[in-house]
Amino acid sequence: MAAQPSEPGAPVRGDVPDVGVAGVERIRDAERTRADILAVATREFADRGYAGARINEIADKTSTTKRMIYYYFGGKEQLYVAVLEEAYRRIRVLEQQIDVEHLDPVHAIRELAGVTFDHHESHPDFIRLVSIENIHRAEHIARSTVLSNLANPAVDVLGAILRRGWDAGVFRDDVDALDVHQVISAFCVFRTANRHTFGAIFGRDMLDHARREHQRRMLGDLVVAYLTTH
Amino acid sequence: MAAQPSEPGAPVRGDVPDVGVAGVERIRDAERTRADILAVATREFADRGYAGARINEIADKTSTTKRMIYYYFGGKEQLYVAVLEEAYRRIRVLEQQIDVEHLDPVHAIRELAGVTFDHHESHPDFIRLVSIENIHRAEHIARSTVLSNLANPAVDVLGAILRRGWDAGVFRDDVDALDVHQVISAFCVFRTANRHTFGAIFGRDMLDHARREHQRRMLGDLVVAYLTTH
DNA sequence: CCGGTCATGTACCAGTTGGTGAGTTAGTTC
DNA sequence: GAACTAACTCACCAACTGGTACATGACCGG
Repeated sequence: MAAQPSEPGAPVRGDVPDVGVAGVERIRDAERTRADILAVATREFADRGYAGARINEIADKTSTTKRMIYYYFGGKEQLYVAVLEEAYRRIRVLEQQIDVEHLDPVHAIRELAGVTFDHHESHPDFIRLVSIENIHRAEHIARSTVLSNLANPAVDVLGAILRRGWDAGVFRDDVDALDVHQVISAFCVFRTANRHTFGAIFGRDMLDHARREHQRRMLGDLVVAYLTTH
Repeated sequence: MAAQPSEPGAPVRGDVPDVGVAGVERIRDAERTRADILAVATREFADRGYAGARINEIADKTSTTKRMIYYYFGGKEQLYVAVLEEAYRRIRVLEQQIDVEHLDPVHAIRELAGVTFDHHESHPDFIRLVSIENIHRAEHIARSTVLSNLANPAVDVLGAILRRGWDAGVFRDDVDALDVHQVISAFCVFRTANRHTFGAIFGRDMLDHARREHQRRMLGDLVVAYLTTH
C-alpha cells in the first residue's frame, strides 16, 4: 500500500524488476527492508501486545533503523495494522486451498474441522494477534478496509458442505454455517489462546504432542455428533 | 492480606472492631481504600491490558492517590496479580454454588453447561483478564501461590456427573472431565473473548441478545450429543 | 558521469511512565 | 492529653517512548 519502489506511473521495465543481477544483493532494497520490519514487528506485537511492543526494540531487532519504520509505515499504529493485514491475508490463502468437495458431507465436515485444527495449531502467532486485537475491541480491523472486506473461504466451504448434508437429510437444520464455524473456531482458538492459563490451573498442556490426535478426533466427533443428532 | 488496621497482636476489642459508630464514615479507612484501588485497577487492566493500563490513570480514577497504590500493593505488577487473584476468587465462589446432583447425568451435564454459559456471559471483565494473562503466558498466575493452588469446583462437579453417566452406560468413555470442561470453556470463552474480531469479520455479534437462547441450547446439544454418541 | 530522487543513518526531543523521599494528619492507646 | 503508628499528601525524578529534523549516500536514467 505505501511506498513501493515501482509505484508511480513509472514506465514498466519488463523483466528483472529490482535485482540487477540475480544473486547479487542490493544494499538498498525497499521491499526487503519493508518485509524485514514487518516480520520483526509481527513477532514483537504477537509476543507483547500492542501497548507492550516497543518501536525501539522492533527497530533494534531489524537489520535497519527506527527511522525506516516511520519511513515505510508512518507510525506504531499503522505498522500494527499492516501486521494484522498480512497475518490475515496469509491465513486466508491457506483456507483457500481446502478441497473437500469429493467427500460425502459427514467426512467433509470432519476433514474441514481437522484442517482448521491443523491451521490453528501451526499459527500460534496469528491466534495471539487475534487475541490482542480483541483486547482492543477490533478497532483496527474495523478501520482497515482491507480486513473488513476480506472474504472467508472456510465459511463458504462449510456452507456448501452443510447444504449437501441437508439435502441428504443427514444434518440437523437448526444451525447455519456461521454457527458451526463458531464451534470449530472456538475449540481450535481456545486450545492455543488459553493454553497458558489452562495449563497453569489444570496442569494439562492442551498442545502436548501426545494428546494431539485425541484432541483432533475429539473435535471431529464433537461436530459430527452434533450435526447428525436430530 | 496486607496492612489491616487491627492487625498486629493488638488486644482484641470484642465487638465494634473498626467503625466507631455504625453509619459514621471514617475518613481514613484502609480496607475501603484498598478495595477502591482494586476495583478501579480491575476495570483498567481488563480494559487496556497490563502494558496498556497506566498507574497514573488508575490513581486518577480512584478517590485516593498514586502513592497509595504503592503503599498498599507495592507496584504495578503486584497490583495486577492482586486483581487476578480477586477475579479468580470470585468466579470460584460462583462455581461452588452449582448443584446438579439431583438431576440425571444427561440433564445434569446440560445444566452445568448452561450455568457455565451464564457465568461467562455475565463476567466479560474476567474473560478479558484471562485473555490478557494468556498474552503474558500466564507468568503471573504461575508465580502466584494463591492462584496455582486454587481448586476448581466446576471440574469436580463435572467429574461426578461423568462417573454417574458412565455407570449408567449413557456416556462415551474415551474422554475425561478435563476434556469436557475444555469443550465447554472453549465455547463460552470464545463467545466473549473473540466477540469483536468475529463481529468485525462476519458481521454477527455472538452476544446479541436475540441469539442468546439459540447459542445456549447449541452448547447443551453439542455436549450432550457428543457424550451420548458412542 | 551527472543530477535527482529514493533510501538510510545520526542525533535529538518533548511528553509520559513507573516509582519514591520525606513530611503530615487522623485515630488509637495508655 | 501525650505519644505513637497507620494512613495519607505532595513534590519530584530518572528512564523510557514514540516520533522527527536533517544530513548523507546509493542507485538509476539519460
